[in-house]
Amino acid sequence: MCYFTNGFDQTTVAEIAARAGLTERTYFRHFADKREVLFGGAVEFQEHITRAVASAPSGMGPLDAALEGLAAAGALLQPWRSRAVQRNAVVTANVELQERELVKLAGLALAIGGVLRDRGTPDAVARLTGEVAVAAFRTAFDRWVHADADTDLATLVRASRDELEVVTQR
Amino acid sequence: MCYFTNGFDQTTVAEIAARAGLTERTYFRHFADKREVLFGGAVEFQEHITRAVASAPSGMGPLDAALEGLAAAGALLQPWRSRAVQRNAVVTANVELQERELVKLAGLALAIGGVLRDRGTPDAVARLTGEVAVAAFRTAFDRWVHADADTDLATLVRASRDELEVVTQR
DNA sequence: GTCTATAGTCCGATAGAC
DNA sequence: GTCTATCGGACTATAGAC
Repeated sequence: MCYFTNGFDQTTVAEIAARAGLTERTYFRHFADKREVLFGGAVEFQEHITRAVASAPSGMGPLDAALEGLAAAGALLQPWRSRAVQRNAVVTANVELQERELVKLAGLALAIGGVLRDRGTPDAVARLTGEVAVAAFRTAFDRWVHADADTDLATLVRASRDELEVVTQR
Repeated sequence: MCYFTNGFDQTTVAEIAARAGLTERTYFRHFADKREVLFGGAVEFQEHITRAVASAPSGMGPLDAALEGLAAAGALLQPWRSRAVQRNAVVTANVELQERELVKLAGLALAIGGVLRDRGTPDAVARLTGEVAVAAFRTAFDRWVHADADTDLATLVRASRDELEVVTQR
């Protein structure tokens, strides 16, 4: 994270690997490519969210289920805020990293959509809901990293949910 | 588009350039990188949309303004459906191209958010609306390329807008 | 247009854990 | 013996510098 003070693409894979006490070759055994170092816990993160969405009360509507799952993930992230802010700075400074991040988030939206479908929501609506929920999370996250340190991410996610209702009214 | 029958990354830049009667070096003079060939009219496309959003009736709510702009772009795309389907097949077959596409769409969401802000919507709400509108467009586009040839993209965009209202209700 | 660095792949060698 | 992890060299394509 803080390793990339000279910029991400000014840092070679060999340097990154050396930091971890590995050679360049061994690095590529553990990570698919250079960017992937910054997306370490992504799989576990997504699994945590989908589990939370799946275990939402059955009476809860799909969007609320999705956003409660994301709020739970937000609570999980809260203690790591300063890390998240640092990492975010690296990612926003580099388009290639943003590309990777957006793919991960698109995958998350798809996964949430799948869980909602399994929960009984019609497929088309489920997918749209997944996308919208992740969009709301993204804006909440963006506000979180720019807010002061004691602002709660889960609270911001729920605030975005409230805004969604207002925004979509005719 | 249809050039990539062997897969996108099985095709070298030299081959792509040769197709256009250029050398590899000249290719990089016109396009930022290999992937950018598939995103030719992206700037004009975005400008068309933002203009449409900006010229929406002032009484219209932000989400409706955004989605009417995107529906207008959909109408523009309609005659090119078969091309769009081909291109979509190439893009969905390649993660790197999806990455690029998502960045372009994120830029579009940001631009739409900016127009909505200029139109008087509070900044935070405007950004969220931009994201949600693009999410709705994405799902509409996805349905479009999988539907039969005479299905109208603009109609699907408006259908997604209706679904948004249902989905966000508590 | 040439020249070069870096990312990423393929093949193989080695060494420790069990 | 097998399985798994580290490492090395050679190689191609992308992309940037000049």
